[in-house]
Amino acid sequence: MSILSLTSEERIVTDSAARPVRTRFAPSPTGSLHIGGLRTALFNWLFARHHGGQFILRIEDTDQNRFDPTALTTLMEALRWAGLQWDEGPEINGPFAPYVQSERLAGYQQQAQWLVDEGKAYKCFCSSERLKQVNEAKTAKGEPSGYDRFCRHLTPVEVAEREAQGQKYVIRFKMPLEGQTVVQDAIRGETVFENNTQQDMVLLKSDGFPTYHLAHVLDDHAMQISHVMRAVEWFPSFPLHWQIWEAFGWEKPIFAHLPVLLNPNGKGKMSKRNPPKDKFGNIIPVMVHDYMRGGYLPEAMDNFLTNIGWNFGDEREFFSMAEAIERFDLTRINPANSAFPVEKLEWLNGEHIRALPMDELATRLRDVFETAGLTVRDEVLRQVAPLLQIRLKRLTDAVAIAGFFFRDEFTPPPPEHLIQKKMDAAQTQQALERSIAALAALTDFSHASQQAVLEPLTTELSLSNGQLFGVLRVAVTGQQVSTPLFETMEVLGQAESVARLELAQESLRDSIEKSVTNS
RNA sequence: GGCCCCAUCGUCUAGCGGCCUAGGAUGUCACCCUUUCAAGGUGAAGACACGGGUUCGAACCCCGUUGGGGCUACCA
Repeated sequence: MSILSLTSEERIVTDSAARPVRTRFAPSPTGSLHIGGLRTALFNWLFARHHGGQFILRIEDTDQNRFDPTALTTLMEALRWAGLQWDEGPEINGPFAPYVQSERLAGYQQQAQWLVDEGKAYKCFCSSERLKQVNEAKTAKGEPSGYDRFCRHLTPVEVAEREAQGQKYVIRFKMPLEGQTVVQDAIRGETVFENNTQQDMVLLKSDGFPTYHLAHVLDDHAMQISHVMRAVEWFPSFPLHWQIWEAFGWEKPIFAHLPVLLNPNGKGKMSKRNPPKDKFGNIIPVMVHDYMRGGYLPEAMDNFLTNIGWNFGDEREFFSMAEAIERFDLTRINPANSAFPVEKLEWLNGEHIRALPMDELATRLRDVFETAGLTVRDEVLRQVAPLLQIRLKRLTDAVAIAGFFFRDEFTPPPPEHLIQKKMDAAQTQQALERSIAALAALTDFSHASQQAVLEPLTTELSLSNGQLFGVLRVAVTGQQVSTPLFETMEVLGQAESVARLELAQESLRDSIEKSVTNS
């Protein structure tokens, strides 16, 4: 029965009832994890968790030319950061180990040979030079490029001769020459490919390593993968894969090709080669590690990625992964590619920061401050975290807003920053003087008592709250943008606060004298 | 070029033939609150790509056009 003839509800039942749900994420370790890769992994993980199945991590390292020994570690680090724990795979192992393809070579070679023996694949001795020539000739004639299947027609004797001479060969799949391959995709339904537009793709390279095409089919079968959810980039080779499954005669998994993440401007897919830029011209990171370092919460990242191409079901956009697991399914996946909505990530990250329990936020902020080279005192951190919670879009913003709490030496603000809107130097000077007197006299330096003496001062000096408190806040923090005044002084303490105010007074006096001298 | 996929506000999306005068979110703008910055509150502008069908009725189904995207390796 065709998937298309089922209603979506029947399809869900089929999905889950057919066999135990086992999904996999199968990256090739060529560097840090791409943000699109994380999303693919996330969808696979969510689906497996929803159905109480297994999520497998498999490493597709069959390209020796792109081997990067540090990549695997980096990759696992990114997945773990995002909370995507795998049930089977590197470091965990499991019943189908090894989960690294370079350690499964013998199997691929055997199966490739089996296909050759069965007449479903053939050895190809063509050199890369000849392949190139064939391609050039075809393009020159305006034909689609591709291999001309020369070796498909070699006689057994000819093959034997070349092998005897020790000629290198690859194994190519014998794609049917006529007819159609009708593939089923859980998201797109049925697609018909004409076989005469297809290629005899390489299954086993001349170095004895399999290509993706061969390796993934073998492994998905061996590892009993029930659902293959991968990026749409694979869709064009889907008919090939379909035919390989048919050639082996195995039961196929259900396939779901996930839409690709496009640049925020919608032009082309997200790539590190051509890094996208936001409206200010800043580069938008493509690698998960940049987000890890950039002050983003994994909770926010997961939430954000889950919202692209999939929908929670009601109008909520802010949710936890536990909630997403309850609802995740294939039917609500949107087949259309989508631009990467960066501004939404900023917003969601802020929302998740605000949702964090205070001591959890403090813990994460400690990390951020320490990474910035600051020495964090617990007592201060505990008091500063609540001041930051509503002000952060990214954790790393904390350094600019509140880093001064953890710096030993204080850099006073330039005098011109002290003077607030519609004020002059003399008024500012007076405001500082009166405030110092009032604050120094306090025996209790709490938020409330500060307010009790400073608020009446505004009327006396004919200043607005914004003006008076602005002068003091800049004086005490050294910054124009900072945590609020009373809370800040409370953390700093009376002695330090007053000292800083006096410092401001001095610098202001100096600058007034200087300008008098100059004129 | 060839093959394939896709198409609702700038962007992410809801919508599965009548609940649509098209809903939400984000972003933008305005106002309120306010001790800077935020957060919060209120409001505004903003979309069914186009053309044909089918139907009593179409954002929704069909065809075409246009536009966008993916692929086009002994990479995955």
